[in-house]
Amino acid sequence: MSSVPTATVSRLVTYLRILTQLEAQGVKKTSSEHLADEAQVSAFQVRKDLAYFGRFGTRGAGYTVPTLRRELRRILGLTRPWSAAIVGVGRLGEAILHYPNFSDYDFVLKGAFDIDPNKVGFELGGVKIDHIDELPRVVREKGIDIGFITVPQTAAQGAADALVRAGVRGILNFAPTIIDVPKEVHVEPVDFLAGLKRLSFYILNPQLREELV
Amino acid sequence: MSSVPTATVSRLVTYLRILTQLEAQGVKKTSSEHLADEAQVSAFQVRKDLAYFGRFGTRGAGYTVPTLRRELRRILGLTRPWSAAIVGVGRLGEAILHYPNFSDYDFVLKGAFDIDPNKVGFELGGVKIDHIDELPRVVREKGIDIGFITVPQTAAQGAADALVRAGVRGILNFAPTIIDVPKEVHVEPVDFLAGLKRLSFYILNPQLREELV
DNA sequence: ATATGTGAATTGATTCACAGCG
DNA sequence: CGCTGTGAATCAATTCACATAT
Repeated sequence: MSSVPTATVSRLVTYLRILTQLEAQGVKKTSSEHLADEAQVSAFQVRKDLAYFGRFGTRGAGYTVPTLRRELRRILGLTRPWSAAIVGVGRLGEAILHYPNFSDYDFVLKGAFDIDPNKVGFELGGVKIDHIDELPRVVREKGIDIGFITVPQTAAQGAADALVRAGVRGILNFAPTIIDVPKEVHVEPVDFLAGLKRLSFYILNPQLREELV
Repeated sequence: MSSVPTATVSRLVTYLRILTQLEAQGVKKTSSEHLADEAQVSAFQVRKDLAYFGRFGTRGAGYTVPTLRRELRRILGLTRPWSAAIVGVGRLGEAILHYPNFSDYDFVLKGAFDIDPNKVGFELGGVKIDHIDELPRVVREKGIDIGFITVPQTAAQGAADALVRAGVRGILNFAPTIIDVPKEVHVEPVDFLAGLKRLSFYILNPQLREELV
């Protein structure tokens, strides 16, 4: 298990979502082919992705939905809830603070920070907004693992630096810029402007798009 | 030019952002090495990515910032403004409707749709909210190219179907689910819950992360 | 009979080394 | 002489075919 393609990790997340839907529908068994159809990949790919982590099926019979779902949750580290905090309570930050049933998704929002004195002290979505200067203390006291960056582009690197100094282990970066962090901190970008620009390219160059079958 | 890696398209977007910042700072010249540092990739990679589309530099001297920026904007199709509409005016939809200076980003939001009669008829961020039944007419009349899906997961496929029937050419999908569209329509996912789950995996398995140079 | 699991083959992307040009 | 541009080599990911287990 020396290395796993990043694309495999993304697909595991997709398979887990499909399995969660199947379980909610009361479906008990599935197959690599069915998962592949739903995830828009090949059945080979599903089996190879799972093979990086072990054997989860029964030959001739397929996969048991609750079992495979549990295994994927374990592999992805979603058995305990992670603690998260949000830096930047603008409109996007507010939208995330109000995201319904966050804990259903294995994450708990425990902190929110902003630099604007008009926002500090208020509560949104059950979370108190602290001044950014309080970040180190709150992150330590509440055991925050993950920081969300929802500040403007120009403030993103500063927010990342503050989160790293306070000891978070991962950052979800909504700002449209690349941030620099030490190698032991992982960053996942969530950049809709970049997505829009890729869309522009592929609309103009449909022949350069990868096949979806 | 039979095929271009999707990773290359993502990196072109990053290079363009860096060039835009350099131009705003009045910097006139740059190099593959400088761009590589900023984008957190190798200089080989920058030159190879650009080589898919032509020759844009001067040997021995590097790249002229405004020239390369203009070329990348042309390659990505960002010379004209694209028309976009948003389906689902919840908190996330509102956050996007208020996104400052959208037109600076080569996109113009011309329409917004919701199913809630309490929202229809109001205006947000200068855009009138129409009932979703009006989508086909408005998309045609306003020449909408791109649809944003910001509805709940269960409504995402229906929203996609409506957009496709109305003739959009691309979809930016913020809903945490895979949507099915005909192959001539391109979809870019913007899925922060998936990003969070990847983060969980990489925090637990730091040794499985790809090297960042 | 059927669908998984996996080494081998293929395809694709990145890295390299240096030729080419200013 | 310096930095780009690019074929060749390496490395990685996907696809395939089939052996394997139930």
